[in-house]
Amino acid sequence: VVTHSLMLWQMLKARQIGQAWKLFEEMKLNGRVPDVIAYSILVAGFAKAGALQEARKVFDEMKEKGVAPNLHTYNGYLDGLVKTRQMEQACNLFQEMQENGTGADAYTYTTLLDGFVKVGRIQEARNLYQELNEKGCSPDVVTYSVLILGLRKGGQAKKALQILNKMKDVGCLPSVMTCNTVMHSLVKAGQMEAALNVFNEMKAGGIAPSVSSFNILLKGLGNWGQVDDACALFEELKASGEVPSEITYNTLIDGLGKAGRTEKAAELFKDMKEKRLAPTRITYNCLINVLAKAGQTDEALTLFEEMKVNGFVPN
RNA sequence: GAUGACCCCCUCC
Repeated sequence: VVTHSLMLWQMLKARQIGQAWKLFEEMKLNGRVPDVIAYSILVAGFAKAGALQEARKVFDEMKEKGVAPNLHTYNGYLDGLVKTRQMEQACNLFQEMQENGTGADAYTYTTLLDGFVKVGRIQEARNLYQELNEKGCSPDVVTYSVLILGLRKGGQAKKALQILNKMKDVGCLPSVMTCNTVMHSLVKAGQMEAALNVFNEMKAGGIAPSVSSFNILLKGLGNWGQVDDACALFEELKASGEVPSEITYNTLIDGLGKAGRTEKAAELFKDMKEKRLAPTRITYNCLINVLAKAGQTDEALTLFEEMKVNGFVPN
């Protein structure tokens, strides 16, 4: 049974739903009796693959056969309901778990939280988060990340920062992406110092900033006209071993242009080409704007032609 | 041998 379970698990990870179903039938015909783990693998696997019907079937079958679903099984099925955005059903299942003594762990709460956050039911997500804490469940990295990523949409920079700080307090190491999300919110909210703070803390905490981290800050510094700081950060980026992307150049060119540093912007454009980074439509847009604003109409027109030659459609 | 997020984070208009 263990061997078969492993095979089922691998098939489901590869989303081979039909195959997994066949193997499951076969193993039963051969007289092997699936246990809780085997059933749970199937429920979770089908649920994750979006095959909720099969998950349901397996879930019912195990109950019929007298195999009691455990927390893993319920969590797997709950995930299926959440993935298909059936939040009412998910809540009912959660209720059932509490009533029949299965209980809930961090996985249960995080799965539900993720669902609420994804459908924009933030208040319910908050309540659930509170309940989780009251029940003495420890939120983990994933729980916190779900919250932070979920708060991304509504200008909730302060809140996101609070959660990030809490993560550090309890010793959860946030991922680079989670940090980036928070920095992005802060930059959008105009909280540049706070964003830089996060950046410094992540470095101090041993989390290596990615190109995107730099890009986010470059954009923020550009917005505030702090182009010298932006250039310094650009140097730091190159020194860090990360490779500047087209987006890095676009962002910096745009920032420099807005600050009236036309020559420096043009210089970067050259630098970009030397690095064999292909300018994008956005690069051209930025630089043309810069040149036009500086009254360098001829240069702007030249660039406009170059843009069309390279197959970009001006907007 | 089994369960959760991100992995379509960043740039012009």
